[in-house]
Amino acid sequence: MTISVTKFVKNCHFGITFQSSGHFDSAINLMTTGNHHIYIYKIRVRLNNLNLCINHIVHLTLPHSLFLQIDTPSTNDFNAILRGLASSYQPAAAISWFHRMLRGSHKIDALTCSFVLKACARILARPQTLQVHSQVVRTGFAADALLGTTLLDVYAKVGDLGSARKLFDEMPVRDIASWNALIAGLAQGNFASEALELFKRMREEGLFRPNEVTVLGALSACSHLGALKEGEKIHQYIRDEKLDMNVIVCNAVIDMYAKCGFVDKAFVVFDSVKCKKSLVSWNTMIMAFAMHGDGSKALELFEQMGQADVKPDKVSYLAALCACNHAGLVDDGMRLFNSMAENGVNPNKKHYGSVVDLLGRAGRIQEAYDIVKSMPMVPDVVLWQTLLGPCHIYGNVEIAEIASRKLVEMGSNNCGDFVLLSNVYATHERWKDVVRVRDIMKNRDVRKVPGFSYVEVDGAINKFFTGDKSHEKWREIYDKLDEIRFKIKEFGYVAGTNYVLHDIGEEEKENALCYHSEKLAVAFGLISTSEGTSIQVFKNLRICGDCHFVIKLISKIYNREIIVRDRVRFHKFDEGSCSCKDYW
DNA sequence: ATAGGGTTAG
Repeated sequence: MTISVTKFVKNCHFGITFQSSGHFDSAINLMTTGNHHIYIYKIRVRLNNLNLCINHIVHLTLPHSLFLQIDTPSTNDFNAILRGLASSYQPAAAISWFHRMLRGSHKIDALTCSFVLKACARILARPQTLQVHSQVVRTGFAADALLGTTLLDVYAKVGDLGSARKLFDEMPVRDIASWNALIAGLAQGNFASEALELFKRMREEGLFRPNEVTVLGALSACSHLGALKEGEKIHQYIRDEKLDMNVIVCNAVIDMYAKCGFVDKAFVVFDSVKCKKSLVSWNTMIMAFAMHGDGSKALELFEQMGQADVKPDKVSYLAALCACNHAGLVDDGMRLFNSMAENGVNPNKKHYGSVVDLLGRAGRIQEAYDIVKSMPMVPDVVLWQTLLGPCHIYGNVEIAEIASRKLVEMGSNNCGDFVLLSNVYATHERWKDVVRVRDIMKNRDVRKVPGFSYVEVDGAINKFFTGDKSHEKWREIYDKLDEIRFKIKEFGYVAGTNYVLHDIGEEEKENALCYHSEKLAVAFGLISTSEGTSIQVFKNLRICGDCHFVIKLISKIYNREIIVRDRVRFHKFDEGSCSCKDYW
């Protein structure tokens, strides 16, 4: 057997080929002999017509051993090892090599910084990013456009959007990648509306034409916001500019339509993509059906992907399981879960979480707890929360207490956890325990999560926080809420079904109706949209039982279709009923 | 010779 290894330079389709009979290692040795400069960029192995890209293997094993043989390593040699470590699985090692360079007064250049920054991004290390930044300023590389964009990107990835933005504003030279890095960074870092604004500014300034990467960032922002009008415009732009030959862009379009509440449109795009569908395309579409509660279509697609010779991965299974959860397909879900291992996908924590959720919602709480006990990994906060959730609905005090104790031990300061336990006690009229839980909350200074929701009206996105009065129409909105409260009282609704929750947020007591962000958004929708149009609300947290009930009533009284997307799925309220079978 | 921006996830 002959093995040939070709050394490629980035973006080149030709290179130097080294051949050896038998071993891969000897071919590699052949290639590096007499060449202490380790700048192997991309290596392809040709093995009986099979092309394998193995650059990461080389980075992992080769540079380190060879590096140690060099007596006086040059900056290039250091860069080579940093590059290898940063792009493999040893980012921390890359950072420590960088410090070794600084201590040993080795000369660093812009590339050195670029590679360490990549490592910082991988382990989300903000303090280290700051260190490198100051080094960059000290060495005078701050004017380097490429390095500037890398810094910007890393700041965004480690969650420091303020610094990323500042860097962008102060950049002497900006190119399309700088814009893209900030747009994508803002979109991913919970500043989706800022990302869209920047995208609009880029188009207005007209210095750069948005490319594939730009529209990905912008689409991702639309998905987060549920901004359909903006998303449609971007989709049109993509078609005009023929950017839809890129699968990744198509996937983002599918996801955008799905997250904006239009599964049908998502499916049309999925069904008619001109390029070859990727694994992610299938996963995105399955997840879309799952979010919309269409379990059978999701499972059908899951079957089809196997027939299309696309092997399901852990995300595919998660999406399919999620579909079962939202459609109440307990048996299908369990069958799927049990068949994972034999199909080469080992269930991870999220898969276990999904099954616990599935059994819990079906009222099989003991079985769910048995799964938690039997799983090979340590249950995390999310898992205990998943188990605690249904205990309230099915009144299982025993397991609720176990889960809550775990949550308290793990230092959870999430008000929702306490509220759930308190509600379990309340349904059993154990008032002393209710008071006890409330005291714990006070003593622990439990962090209240500020909920927020969006509603898009005429292409403009309106954001509401709980109890928000910053909106220009806030008086009208609160008047509308008063009217709603009056009308639903006539329907026999008593504010405070979820009285324990209201008691905890003191100011919310009587006026619980007014303070929830999604109710503000719905009220604004009633004011601002014409009759007959659907109101779409996007909520950052999970919609609670009380709100669910109230919105159902609003849809009935005002005869309006209201769609609320929370973190998990879509709830379509129409004529007083909701499409979802499950209920929190 | 070598560097920056990208989709799905209870």
